[in-house]
Amino acid sequence: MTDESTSSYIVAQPILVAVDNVIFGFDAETERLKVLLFKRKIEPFAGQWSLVGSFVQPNESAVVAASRILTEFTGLESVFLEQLHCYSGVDRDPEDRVISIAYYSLIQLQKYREELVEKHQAAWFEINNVPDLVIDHRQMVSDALIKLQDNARRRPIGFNLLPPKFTLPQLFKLYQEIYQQEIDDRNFRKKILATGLLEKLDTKDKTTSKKGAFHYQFNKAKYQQYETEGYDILFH
Amino acid sequence: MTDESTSSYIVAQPILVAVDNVIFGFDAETERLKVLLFKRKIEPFAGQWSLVGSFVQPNESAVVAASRILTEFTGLESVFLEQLHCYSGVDRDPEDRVISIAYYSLIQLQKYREELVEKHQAAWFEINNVPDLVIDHRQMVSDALIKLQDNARRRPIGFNLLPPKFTLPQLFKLYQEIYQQEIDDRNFRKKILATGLLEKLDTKDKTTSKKGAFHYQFNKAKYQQYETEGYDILFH
DNA sequence: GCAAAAGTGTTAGATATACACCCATGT
DNA sequence: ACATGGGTGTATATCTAACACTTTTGC
Repeated sequence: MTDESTSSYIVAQPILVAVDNVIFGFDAETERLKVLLFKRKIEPFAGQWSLVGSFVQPNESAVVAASRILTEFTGLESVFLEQLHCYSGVDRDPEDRVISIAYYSLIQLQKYREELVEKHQAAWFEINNVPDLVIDHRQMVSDALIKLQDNARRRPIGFNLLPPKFTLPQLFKLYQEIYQQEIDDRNFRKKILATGLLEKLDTKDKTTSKKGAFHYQFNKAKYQQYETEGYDILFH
Repeated sequence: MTDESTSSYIVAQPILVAVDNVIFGFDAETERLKVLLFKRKIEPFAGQWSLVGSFVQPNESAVVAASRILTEFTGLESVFLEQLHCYSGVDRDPEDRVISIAYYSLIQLQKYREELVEKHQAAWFEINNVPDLVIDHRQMVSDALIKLQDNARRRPIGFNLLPPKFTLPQLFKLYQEIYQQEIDDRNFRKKILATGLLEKLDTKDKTTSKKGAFHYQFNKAKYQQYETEGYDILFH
C-alpha cells in the first residue's frame, strides 16, 4: 500500500472503518432462528451486547475482515457471507468517527466451536428476542432479517443454516422462523419439492417423532443452478 | 467529533472513504436510459471517465455526501437516492487505500442544470454503451442496473425518472430500457393500470404522434402506499 | 390402543401469457 | 386517403390458496 504521506488525496480525511457481522444460526433442538452476540470488551459500551465486529485492517477488504471475525468467533470457514449495508452516520460512535460495513452470514449452528464462543463471551439469542445492542446494531439485525427474507425467497440460501442431511419438517420450521409467520405445510412441501432441489434419502430421523421423518439432501447441480439463476417462491 | 488523538481505538488504522454515485436519467427524446459520467480531474486516472464521486467529509454521512455531489453536478435536490454496495478491495485505488460506498439515484434528465454538467465536464451515456471507467466504476454501474431492475419490479421507483406528467408509451419505453428487453405492451398497460398508481388526465402529448398520447400522473396516495408496502410485477 | 408427529390431493380462484386489429389525427 | 403511433380484449394455461384426514410407530 502507498505510504499515506505521498497520497495526492490531500483534501481527504481518513475515517475508521469497521465491519460487523450478523451471524444467523438455526438451532435444530429448539427450532428457532438465532443470532450470535457477544459482550463488547472495549470502551465505549464495554460490557454491553454487540454484534461480532472488528476494524478493517490495511491488508484486507471488508469481506475478508468479516470472514476473519466469523472464523475467530465460530471456527467456521467458507460459509455464506454477504454484504448488508454500510452504516455511516456521523455520530454513530461517541468515541470517534467510525463507519461500519455490515455483513450477514448463515451458519450451521450445531457446527460452531463452543469453546470459541465461550472464550469470547458470546451467546446465541432468538431472533425475536434480541436484547438492547450497542450503537445501531439492532438496526443491523433487523435489516439483516429483512434481507434474509428477501433472499430466501429467490435463492436456496436457507439451506446454509441446515446440516447436509435434514428433514422436511426441519426445513419447514426454518422457513417459518425466517418469515416469522405460519406457513401452510402442504403447500410448502409442494413448492419446495417442485424446485427439484431436494433428494429424498431412505434413512429417517427419529429424534422428533416415533414415525420418523425422511432425510433429504440437496441436488448439488440444481443447487448451483439456482444459486445463479434464482427462482421466486412466496410461502403462505 | 472527538479529537482523534483521544480515541481509545488504538489498534485501528483509518482509511479514506469515498462515495460514488451512479446517476440514472431517462432521456425522453431518445427514449434511452442514461448514466451521468464525468472526466476525472485528479490523479490517478485524471482525464478518464468516472462516476460522480467525492470523499466523505468529517461532518457528513455517506448519504449526505452522495446527495451533496448529486446537487453539485445536477443542481437537483431530494431525488431518489439509495445505497448500492460498499467496495473495499485493498488495491482498488493505486494511490492509496480508499473504500467507496456506491449509491445510485434516479433523476428527471430534463431537469438537470446543463451549465453544471458542462462546468464539470460531465456527459450522459446510454446504459448499454458506457465507456471504460476508472477503477471498479463499471462494476458499480452494472450492479446499479441490476438493483434498479430488482427494485423497479417491487416498488414504483421508475417514476422518479419521469416528469410529473407522462404518457403510457413513455413509461412503457422506460421499463423496456430498465429491463433491456422487449415487453408486451398490452400486458404492460394492464399490469401497470391494475396497480391503481396512474391517473389519466384529459390532456395529450402530441410530440410523438398525430393522434397524441394521454398524459398520466400518479395517484399520490397509492404511490406512497406502494413505496412502503411494495408489490411484485414481472414484465414480459 | 393411543398419542404425536409425518405425510398426502383436490378444487376453485386468480394470474400470466400470447396474440392482432381498430382508432385518431395531421399531412 | 394514408401513414403513424395510440389504444384495446379474450381465451388458455399456469399458479396459488385453502383446506382435513390417514399413516406410522414407540410406548
